[in-house]
Amino acid sequence: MEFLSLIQELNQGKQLANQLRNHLHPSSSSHGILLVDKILRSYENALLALSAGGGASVNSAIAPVNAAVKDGDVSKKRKLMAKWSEQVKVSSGSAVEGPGCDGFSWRKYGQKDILGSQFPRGYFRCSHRFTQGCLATKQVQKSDNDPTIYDVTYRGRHTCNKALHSTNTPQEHQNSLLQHPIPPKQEEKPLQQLHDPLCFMFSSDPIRVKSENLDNANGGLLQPFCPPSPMFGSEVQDDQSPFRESECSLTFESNDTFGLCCDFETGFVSIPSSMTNISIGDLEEYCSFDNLEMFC
DNA sequence: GTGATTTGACCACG
DNA sequence: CGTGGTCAAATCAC
Repeated sequence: MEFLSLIQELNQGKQLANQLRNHLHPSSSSHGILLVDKILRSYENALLALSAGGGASVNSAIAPVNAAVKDGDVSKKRKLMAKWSEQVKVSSGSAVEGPGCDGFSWRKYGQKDILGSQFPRGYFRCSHRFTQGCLATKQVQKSDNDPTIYDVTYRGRHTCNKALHSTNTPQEHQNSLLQHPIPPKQEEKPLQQLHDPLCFMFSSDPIRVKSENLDNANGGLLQPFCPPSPMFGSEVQDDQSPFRESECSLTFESNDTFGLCCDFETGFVSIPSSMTNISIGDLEEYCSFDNLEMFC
């Protein structure tokens, strides 16, 4: 568990550095941005070093997660469920209540004042939780420093057929096209986003993710990575898919590093070595985002 | 009337 | 024991 704490701490540091970079005005200090970039790189290197050296420990630490999820143990699931966060900037005049729509249909189930935070945290779950058993949740909280920025923490991945049939108003739907995690326009989310977990999908650079579920003792049996659900075809409207025009390239990492190339023109994912081509649908079938920790 | 939101209470975790 | 996360009854909006 120590490893996990360490990794979480590093990830948090990286996120904060990202936030700092976001706050730096491009014209103000290019030197400052360079420094932040260096800090980010240090975090990434540290995470990579950890992932290379401590994979087995992390794997064993993660093992109970799967059991907890399978057993439907909600309390353990809460603690261990895949979690990632991002910052959403809300333009003036829109979404005063918070980042309303990210392409999914959310239902608010709670709000809580958080110690040390100026603004309350809102708790949302997928509207399809009961109809389709979708366990995705998110937490939304205004940033203390900048009320136009919301910290959004997602948990679990969507298993629902989703938001295409949501009850969003047309206005909300329009907002959704400008917000996250479904494709932000790249110019709206600057460089920083390319390093965020949810944004690798827009990057042409290989990104690194780490599967916690690789059983290295078992000959490194690979479990394909599945990113947050919005990026896969069935859940992304055609005209929103960031993959339509080009290939994406992902790099998985366990003790063995390997690459994954998604060609969304053909709908095939190719994985070098022993794995054969599989379709996007198959990939989604196989993978479990809940078991993964991102290192991008 | 139905579905969404609010809010106080409860529970799990550290 | 304090805090964060979830539940569920009451309330609100359409």
